[in-house]
Amino acid sequence: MATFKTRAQYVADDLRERILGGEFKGGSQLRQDALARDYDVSRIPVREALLTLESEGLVEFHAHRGAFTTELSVAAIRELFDLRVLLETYVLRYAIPNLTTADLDHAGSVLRQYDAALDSGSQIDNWSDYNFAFHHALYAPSGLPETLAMIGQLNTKSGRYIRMQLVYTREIEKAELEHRELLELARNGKVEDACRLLERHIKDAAEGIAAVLEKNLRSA
Amino acid sequence: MATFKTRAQYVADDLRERILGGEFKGGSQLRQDALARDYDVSRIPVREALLTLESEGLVEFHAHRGAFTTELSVAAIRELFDLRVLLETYVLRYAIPNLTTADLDHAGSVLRQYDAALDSGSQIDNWSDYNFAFHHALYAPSGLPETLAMIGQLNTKSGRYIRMQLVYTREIEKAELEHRELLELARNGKVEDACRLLERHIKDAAEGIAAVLEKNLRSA
DNA sequence: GCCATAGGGATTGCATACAATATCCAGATT
DNA sequence: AATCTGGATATTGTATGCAATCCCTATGGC
Repeated sequence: MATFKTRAQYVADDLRERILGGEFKGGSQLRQDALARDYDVSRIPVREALLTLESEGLVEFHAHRGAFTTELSVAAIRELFDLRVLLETYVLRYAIPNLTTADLDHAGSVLRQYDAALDSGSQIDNWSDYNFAFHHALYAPSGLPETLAMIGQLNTKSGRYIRMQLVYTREIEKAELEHRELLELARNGKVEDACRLLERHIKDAAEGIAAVLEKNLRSA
Repeated sequence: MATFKTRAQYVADDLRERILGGEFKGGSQLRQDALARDYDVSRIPVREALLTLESEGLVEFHAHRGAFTTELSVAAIRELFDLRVLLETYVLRYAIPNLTTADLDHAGSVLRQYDAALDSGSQIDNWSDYNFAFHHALYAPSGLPETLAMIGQLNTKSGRYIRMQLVYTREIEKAELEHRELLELARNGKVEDACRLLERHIKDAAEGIAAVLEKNLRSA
């Protein structure tokens, strides 16, 4: 069952990280030839990787002109975060009654890892993964894999902006406190309180990002 | 503007129709070589088309074994339809207050076209498109393009089963009546009634599909 | 001076050809 | 008899090279 990974998948994974990490600003062109040299592969797996990223909403193809990183409007970002509120509170409602002590322990350990990473001053790249891992740990017991997949899509598509907001506003600590609170509410089966907190948690992030984007727009 | 369509896109569009139309039953292998001969292209655009369909959830790649059409479990189908209820009532709430007379006329004309197609005894292939066109006409004024895109994804992914249910249960006429009723409620701004009807409309379809699938399972 | 337009250059999109991997089945081994 | 091994075969995954398309610029007409 060797987890064989094609070169196309490897390129897609790495390129996704680079895009989400902010290496390519919105609208920049991704030339197949250059990427092929970067990864020391031919243009075929690069094309396939770009197609995958297109389906994830991270790049756009313009016929015979190449792939460009997408640039989301403020309105689109708000919309994506509203969708996250809708879907994530939906799964959380299903998940909380199903939470086992093992699930709670797992979520707790993710939080501790995250603390450790924070204290050691490690990079933000990792934080985003931890953040998703924590949310996923809470949602997984919902037993709704299709819904979780859509939530994952939303996270990927908006991931670049989440990181940006964290860099600019340093709200990591606040998010961290909210995570602890959320876990506690989940542990005690307070479904409605947890959903309310989650909603605020997501909406606050959206407002933070919108504020940053609008400031950038004005200065540009 | 450029109506240029790559061969990969052409193959993807056609193959999607064939899969949704039921030409390939669940789990059947799609060999690149055979498809390439079918479409008189090389395997490269075929591979790209298959990747696109993979991202839409219609096929799955098994490394070095090729692409297979996906087979959704009954649970997955129920989950997808529950998601449709959640997202479609969500956009409908936003759309109804924004509906212009032009929007209503457009939705009405879609329904009339659909009637005409029904009377002329034309194929079901077209019905699915009309169905989606009608729903889309109602939802578009919501001004939520990202959400509409996700709804489109859900429709694609479950499309094969929707057609199957229609073939088996001949519920087209019932759906048609509900569409007319839905349009009337929307016209009169009855948001809550419209959402309730829409919810039942979608859930009934889901139950019909689940019934057919479970019967097939038992006979297999 | 401004718009249309043709040719050069750059980049993509695709066909061909080859390399890599999984499956299958025969034969050996316990 | 059941399981393991290994090579043959089928199919995918990728490299290379070429043709098609678009952008850009320069030139000509008004």
